[in-house]
Amino acid sequence: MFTRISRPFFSRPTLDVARAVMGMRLVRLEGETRLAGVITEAEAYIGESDLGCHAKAGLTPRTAVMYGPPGHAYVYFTYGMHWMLNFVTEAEGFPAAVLIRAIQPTEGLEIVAARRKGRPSAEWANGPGKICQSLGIDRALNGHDLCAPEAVLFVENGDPIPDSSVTIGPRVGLNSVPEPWKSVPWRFRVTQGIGDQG
DNA sequence: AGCACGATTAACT
DNA sequence: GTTAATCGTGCTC
Repeated sequence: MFTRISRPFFSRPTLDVARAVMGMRLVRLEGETRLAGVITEAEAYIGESDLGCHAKAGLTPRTAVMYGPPGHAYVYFTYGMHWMLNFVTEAEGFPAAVLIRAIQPTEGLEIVAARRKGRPSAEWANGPGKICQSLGIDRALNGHDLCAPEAVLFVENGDPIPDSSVTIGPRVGLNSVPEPWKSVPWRFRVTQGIGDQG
């Protein structure tokens, strides 16, 4: 069976967490309904010195969650219409997080399909905004404790993904971020076995 | 109070 | 390939 991931998992170097979540299940509970998918892409955002990370602005109302304890959700709004889901990592006081960029939906497919109406299944959750749309994640889940017994958003163990199936490369969407932060290889994605991204 | 811009997406040409 | 949509955030005045 699948076991829930507990806090020590997130209280580690962010790059380790970003790699380790490959193949794990992201689970969202909506009352009696369970929605879930296998994580196939993630990126690391690490500290105030990382100019691609929101924490470059220091401790603000928006970034406060990243400064808090690990194992919580950092959910933020961007481009006037999209929500993004992150897992807070590392020790409390150090601002870092893993952005979940893609999942392959495995449970609650009827609801996911309805929320992604008219689109092929391959495009249901192959982007950070699409994940939040399909799983019903928004501001209400910012700061949510992923490790609490009563959590409605959490992570479960999945089948481990071998290194041969994981591609590492630069993060996406940081077009105006200066080097080296724009190009550091802090993006991980499953390119064989699960998912359909190449 | 005003401003520029964004860890994106979908719909165009 | 380009671009509109759309608004919270952090910065400047």
